Amino acid sequence: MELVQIYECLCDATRLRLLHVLAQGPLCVCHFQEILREPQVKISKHLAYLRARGLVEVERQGNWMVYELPAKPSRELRANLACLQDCAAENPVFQRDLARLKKLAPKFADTSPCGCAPAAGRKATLSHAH
Amino acid sequence: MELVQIYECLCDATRLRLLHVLAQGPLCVCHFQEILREPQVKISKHLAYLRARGLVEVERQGNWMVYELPAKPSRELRANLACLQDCAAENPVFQRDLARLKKLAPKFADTSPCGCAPAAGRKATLSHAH
DNA sequence: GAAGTATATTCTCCAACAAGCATACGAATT
DNA sequence: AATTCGTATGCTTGTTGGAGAATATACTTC
Repeated sequence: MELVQIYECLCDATRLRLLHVLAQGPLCVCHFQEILREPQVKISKHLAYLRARGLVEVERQGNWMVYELPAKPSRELRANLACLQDCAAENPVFQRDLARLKKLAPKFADTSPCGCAPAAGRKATLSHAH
Repeated sequence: MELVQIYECLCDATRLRLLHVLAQGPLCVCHFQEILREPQVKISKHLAYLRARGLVEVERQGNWMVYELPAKPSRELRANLACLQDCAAENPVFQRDLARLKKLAPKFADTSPCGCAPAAGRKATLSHAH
């Protein structure tokens, strides 16, 4: 049952937070780090887990790996992601993540999806000041 | 996060089937056995798992243990159970279970919730012909 | 091509858990 | 009290998965 695979992805707090934030738009690993305040290994591994099961998709943009929700999610996935959004609405952890995301967002509002890589042929006005 | 516990309960096919069937009403272990066609140990253990995490409640009725969904489910649980029902609508496994349930249902339509134990002070017209 | 940056992978340790067998428990029946 | 029936629990084995440290990879920049 494919449904079980979806639930297996959802039964870890870190992955829930990743998916919840991803609903707002594509994001790269370093931004996830800032938003979740979790070490790189942890985030990267959980993203790999999600990717292996088709819950997220990736695209490389220079040094950055930009993750996003699948373009064509299955009916089951769509239903469950919606349910997650619903459940997260009252949860302080999810809301804190969202707040951090919004705080980060302006910095790359006019750049590429995740605000990391310069769009091809654009000035190198990276929002990354790491 | 309580939500994670819910998903942990949902990430096993047997438990999904149990919860899905339970949405139709209380049921005892032996009926689960007939509906899911799974061994008693397996069903009993998964029900214990669900019970320990508050996804189901139990009441003893004579020899039988009658399981049911919680009387007052949390917002998260309600949302996810609804989502499960939705996802199950197109799934052959879930639908087969439902068909078996309905086949069983008439046999105890006029008896106690699960059709097992005689209601207190009622004739011993058990539907159990095991 | 060397160094730096962002991310992925490998490895080890440990905990959770699924399945099945055997057995134990509680209630009803005899 | 012994038996039967419905159900639960303990045990063992194999698998999965999470965390973290160290290391590897891929791309970019100089």
